[in-house]
Amino acid sequence: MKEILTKNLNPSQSEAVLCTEGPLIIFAGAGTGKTRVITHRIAYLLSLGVKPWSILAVTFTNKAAAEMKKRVASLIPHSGADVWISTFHSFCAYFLRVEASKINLNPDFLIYDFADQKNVVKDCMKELNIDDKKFKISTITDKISRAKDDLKFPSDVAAEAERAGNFLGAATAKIYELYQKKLERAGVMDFGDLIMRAVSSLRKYPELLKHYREKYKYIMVDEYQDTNHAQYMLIKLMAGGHSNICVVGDDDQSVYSWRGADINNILDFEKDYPNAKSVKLEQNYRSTPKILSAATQVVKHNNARISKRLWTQNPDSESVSVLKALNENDEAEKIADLIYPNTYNNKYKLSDFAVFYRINAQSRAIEDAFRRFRIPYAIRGTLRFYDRAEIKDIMAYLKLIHNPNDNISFKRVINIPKRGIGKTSVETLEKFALLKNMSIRQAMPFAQEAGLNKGPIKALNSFAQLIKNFSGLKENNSVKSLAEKVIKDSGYLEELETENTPESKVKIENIQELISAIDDFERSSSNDKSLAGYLTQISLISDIDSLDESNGRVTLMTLHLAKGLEFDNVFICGLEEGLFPIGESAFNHKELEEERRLMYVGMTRARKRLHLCWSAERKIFGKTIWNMPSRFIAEAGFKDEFNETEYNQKQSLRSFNRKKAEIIRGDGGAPSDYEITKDEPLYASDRDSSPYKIGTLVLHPVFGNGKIVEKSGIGNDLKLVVLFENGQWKKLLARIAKLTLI
DNA sequence: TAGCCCGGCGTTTTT
DNA sequence: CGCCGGGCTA
Repeated sequence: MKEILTKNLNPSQSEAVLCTEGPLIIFAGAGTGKTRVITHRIAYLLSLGVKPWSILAVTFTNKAAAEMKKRVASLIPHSGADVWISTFHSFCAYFLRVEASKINLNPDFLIYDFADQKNVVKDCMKELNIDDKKFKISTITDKISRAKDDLKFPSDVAAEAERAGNFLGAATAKIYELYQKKLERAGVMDFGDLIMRAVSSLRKYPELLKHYREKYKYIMVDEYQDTNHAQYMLIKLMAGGHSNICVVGDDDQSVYSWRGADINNILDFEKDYPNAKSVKLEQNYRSTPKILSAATQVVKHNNARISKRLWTQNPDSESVSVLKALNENDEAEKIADLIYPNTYNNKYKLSDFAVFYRINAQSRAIEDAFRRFRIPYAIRGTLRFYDRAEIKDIMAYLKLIHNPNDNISFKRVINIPKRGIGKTSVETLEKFALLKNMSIRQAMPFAQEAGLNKGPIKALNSFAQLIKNFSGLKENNSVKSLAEKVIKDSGYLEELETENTPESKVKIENIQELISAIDDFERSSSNDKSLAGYLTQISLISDIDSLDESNGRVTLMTLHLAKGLEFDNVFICGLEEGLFPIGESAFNHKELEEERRLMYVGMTRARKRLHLCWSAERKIFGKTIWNMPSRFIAEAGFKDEFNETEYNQKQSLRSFNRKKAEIIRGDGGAPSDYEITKDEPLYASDRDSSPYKIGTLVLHPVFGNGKIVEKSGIGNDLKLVVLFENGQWKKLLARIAKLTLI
């Protein structure tokens, strides 16, 4: 076995594979064969006689989990398939369901997605009389999700808000509390709950923790840089006994902090597990040296990173270039010009090209140009199959059949197709239900008492009968035939057929696709074929459109979605200050570094050619803007694109406008803590006269030489984050730490 | 109740 | 520039 491994792997790869005991961190640079290492490591463990069911490997996406499973199974045909490889969320969902009785939980819970969450928050705000113009629903949803990522209960959020005198936080806490009650009452969990509940259960029940520590003797985590605090804690708890924990990741590819990911989990791993071994994978097998060097140069501008030296043996060629355009249409046409197959004498297929952009709105100009040039393209990630309205409608019917008390699903389908039950009727009934502490479904028989009109009452009764009939069918019918009955008996299909528009035809096709997906699900032997089993699986697998759609097409997508993929030819477009780095991120150290990592991710997707595109003028959201080329172009080594003097002029203008905007915005209302933290670096750097600036080199009596990489607060409260030569990080209070400037 | 119009708003979104 | 949600009217 060892021989096979070493034959397949380079020295650092095999070093990582052979290190099986104790904590191990693998820094896997872009294109360095990360998946190969993980799968070989699992195979090696199995070859040592480790039982497959005592290995746990967690990833973030179903795609990654499936890929890993496949590769492990092909490396070790007999037992490879028995290794538990799954996403964090499906692992936790499984855990919670299996242990439900021990942790006082109803195992029949369903999972709410983002749209459901927003609906619940909306209901909560209405109920609490909180104006949704004052606090945006998405802001609150986000705050609640972040709180769960951080393992914070409503009381924690409330206490924090109180301490900081923060209105938004206080509102969030109140809403969060009610939100949680509603979720519990409906017997559902959101994504954050899955992880948080698993962690709190392991904490609360020591014997359970002990059991899992013994069960999974070897734990591996992929994309560790993307873990949030709750996920970090979950792993830390489970690995607590044996410490056979292996994490793989790349701090330079951490681009999801806005979703709760904490880059410090990877940066601090060696602090967390003091006897940890660290292996760096630095040989890149993907890109040309020029691409690799350009990408490295960019990311080198970041301070918050572990230093590494990527190299490659790949042959070089003229592989990175800058494309300057007059406006967004010109940019798109120039890209189209370069892609047009004749340009490359059919050297490449269309699927060898990808266009990345920072925001989805940029795709329009590119799509228009591609249509004019007749270049087939596929956009990835805009609207997922399970996010389509017609699919969500049918799913809501199924969810309601599973759980009649699911108010969100109830409200979704009560008047779809139209049956004469309008907004006011539903609202009145809901208020009544709330008053009587019932679900809306339970309140239906009391429609008259609630004060509804005759018409709606009649419609309501027949709707109640409809759902009752469906519920009666759920025991003796497959999910597929249940779904078929739903679309027929509800009149949903009929309404679409009568509509008979191109749109309605597509919807019908999608519904047919859903039915066949359900059929596939039921034919696959390993699944729990109950309605609940199906609904859970769907909530956790909202897989993006089938892969073959990108065959024979150029791929268009956001930079975030590009992570993990690779293409021969890559265009990164919209490389302009204000768009990429986006918005005000250039004024915030942390945000700028994340933008830079995103740039790094985009660049390292390219195998053969990389085009960096920027446009002097751009119309976005109906407004024309004139931007400077992105600093990232200069950082990649194309200095002539970037005029420093001009940039500085614009920057001071920007910060001036920004402050002006704040003054205008200042309505004396509640200060939002979001804005305060965002503003901090700008104010701090503008106002304070302290000698501590970001980038300043300092000497600490204990830790030695270091560099200031972050600062917050002013005066006595000035806090500095210093990265020391030994790679350690310290957060220091400037007035206490005895720092000398060097 | 349903359909229309107007105004506000717009970064990224693995589960 | 387009989308979505809220409010108004038939």
